[in-house]
Amino acid sequence: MADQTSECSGPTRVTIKDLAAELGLAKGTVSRALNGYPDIAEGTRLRVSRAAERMGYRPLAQAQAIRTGRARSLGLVLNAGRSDAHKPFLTDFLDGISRGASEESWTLTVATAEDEADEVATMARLIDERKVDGFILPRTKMRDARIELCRAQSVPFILYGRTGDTTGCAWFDISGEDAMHDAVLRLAGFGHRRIGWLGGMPDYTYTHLRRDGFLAGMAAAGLVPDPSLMADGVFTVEDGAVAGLRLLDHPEPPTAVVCALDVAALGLYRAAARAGRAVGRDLAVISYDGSPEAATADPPLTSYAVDTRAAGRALASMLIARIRGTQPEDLRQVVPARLIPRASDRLSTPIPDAPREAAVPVSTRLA
Amino acid sequence: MADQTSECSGPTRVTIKDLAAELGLAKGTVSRALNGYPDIAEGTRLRVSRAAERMGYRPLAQAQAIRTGRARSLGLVLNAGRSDAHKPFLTDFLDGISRGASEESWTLTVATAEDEADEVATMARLIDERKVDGFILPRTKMRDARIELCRAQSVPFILYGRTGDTTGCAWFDISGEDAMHDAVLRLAGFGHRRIGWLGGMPDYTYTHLRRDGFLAGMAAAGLVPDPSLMADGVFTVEDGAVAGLRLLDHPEPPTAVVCALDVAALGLYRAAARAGRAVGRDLAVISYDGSPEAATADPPLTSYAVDTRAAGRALASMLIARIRGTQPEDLRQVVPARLIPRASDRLSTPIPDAPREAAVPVSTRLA
DNA sequence: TCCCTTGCCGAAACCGGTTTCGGAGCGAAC
DNA sequence: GTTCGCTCCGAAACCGGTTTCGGCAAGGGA
Repeated sequence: MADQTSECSGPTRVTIKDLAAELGLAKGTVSRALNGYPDIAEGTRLRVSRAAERMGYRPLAQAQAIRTGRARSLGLVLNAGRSDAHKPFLTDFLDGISRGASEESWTLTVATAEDEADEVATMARLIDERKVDGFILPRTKMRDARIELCRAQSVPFILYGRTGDTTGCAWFDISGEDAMHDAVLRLAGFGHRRIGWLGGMPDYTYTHLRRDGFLAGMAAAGLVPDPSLMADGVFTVEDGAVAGLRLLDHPEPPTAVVCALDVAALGLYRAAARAGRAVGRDLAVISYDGSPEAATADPPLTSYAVDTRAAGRALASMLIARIRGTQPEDLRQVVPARLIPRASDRLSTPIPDAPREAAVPVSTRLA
Repeated sequence: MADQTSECSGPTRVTIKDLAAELGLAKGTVSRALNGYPDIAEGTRLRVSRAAERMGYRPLAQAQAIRTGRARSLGLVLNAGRSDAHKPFLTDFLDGISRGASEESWTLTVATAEDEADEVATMARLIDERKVDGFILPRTKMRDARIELCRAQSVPFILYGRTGDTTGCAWFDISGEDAMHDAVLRLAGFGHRRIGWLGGMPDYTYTHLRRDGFLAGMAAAGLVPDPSLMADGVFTVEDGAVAGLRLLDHPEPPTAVVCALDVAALGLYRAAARAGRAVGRDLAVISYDGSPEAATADPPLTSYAVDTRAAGRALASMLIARIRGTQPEDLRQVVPARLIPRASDRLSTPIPDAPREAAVPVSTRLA
């Protein structure tokens, strides 16, 4: 009503009506030709698509949306509340999603929330206004309110991570459990027998998985995990420092520690410095995330890296497939993390309390 | 007339037609009532808006868009190419925008690009498909292709930063120049006379502004800047280490350094360690950004902090105002950064070559 | 009383697409 | 020569809103 300001006379969009007039066809025919309906002659289809190309016709997404119910937009609700371990990867993640989406001429709608209730409310609003056709749900929990919302509203979604109740769930994830399993075997292969554990944020699925992977790795290496060398809920540098100090103050301290997160490892570095232990010399550390800080740490931190950009891209195209009707059971993918070996897990001094001749992996059961 | 409850196969949205039927009005009337047209009786308007509230009516943004041309969506194109200093703030930034937008029931559409050409192409696509009504342009340059695109297409935009040609530009920015000016005066107040400079990324406007602020501060303090103590193009930790080493190797090294970016300061920390100088004891450092790393650095880094979340929020609401017709000249705001004094700029030893009685322009006294 | 405003609302066009329906044209089968 | 069926397209309804236009009724001045 009021404004009608400056922006007059943009280069007038070419609409489907213009196209139809140019071709001497009905606009319905043009629409069907463009959308690949079977009742259009091949020659006509070609003529139409060529003219569309030539005239630079781009269908208006909103106009399509009101009839088809598809906004051609992917939703992503970020939790901006607490300190969030995946912040440094956010740009890569967004980049991956954005590229995956724009390959199909879809777009990405981002919203933020400060807690779980807010997340659900925000998602509900986006659904209600039909702003998005589906959601990418990062950082999944074993029991996740967002998933329940999507299920209840029958809105398509894909998990970046896994969850407890998998009915109707599609997901893409990195196998943190395999990485942790592998990490233990690697350390055991170096001769370590007392291996500690710093786990991640509670609630999240990945925490359970990585922990399970650690335990499975210990079992596979023929080692018995010592509960007093295991700490959970370690997801900041400070947490890592505190928990690390506790481990190192142990009467029989670990010679190696597996961390579920790089930040925990970085905290452990601090603890080691305070406890007079030197990472990479008399304490081996392996971690998970592949964050940039790991590379510049001293000593450089061996870590299992996640290709967050690729994950974003995969999630986008999988979600689009899901929206287009692919069954969720056919959209489940777990890929391995990539080990980036650096200096933190190769000790320069002999491992204390580790018999030089110790047969390493599965065979002997020690102590 | 069977009423709609959320039942199987998708909760049926309540449309404007439903509302009209319920009220016994024409849907055009309902629309005008909701949109505040003057030709609707006050009583009717009330009745309508109450019913809309009660029935949970939410206009479908896409349907409105096709007539009004407004998608009620803000566009943000992120450059995911090179190492980007504002990555750590991205979550806050998105959160601010998202909140500012959702206060008015707008949404945020995010896309990424890897270089300037790609940015412009991505924006063109969003404009072309009318996915967004306007853009937030972060990290502006003195001469910025994105601004030229927006001007050429007459699509509303707002800068997070400033630029050379201000015609038609609205912006929100933090006064980096005032901060740097203030930093110099603060250091001069502590008695420093040889003050170095580590500037930021070239091309970007903020780099020029902060540099100008530094120089203005020097002038105001009655000091003559020494070009051999000034380095520019320092925007990674590595750059900072290299440039810092050069400064500290100077025959007459600076006793204090002002940095345009926290990362540069962190690099300077490394250089100082290597050069046998101790930040906070015999080298004062002040920086700009207020990044979390600054707080945990050793010694904690004095820095001018930017409230990125508030900036995002302001940008969102200003852009919406711009889209609604407010003139760009009325949407220009520059707010000060906030000094977070920590240990890095208060030396514990006397400043070499600095007469104790040095006259300083401001009234600050050493305790 | 008549006419002219003015306030308020209904009806319908419109936005740019999609989808349904029906029918023209044409070749083949009976 | 019909009839049938198939291919291919036009016409129109539709989606959920907005905006224009016109007209009815009440009110006021002559």
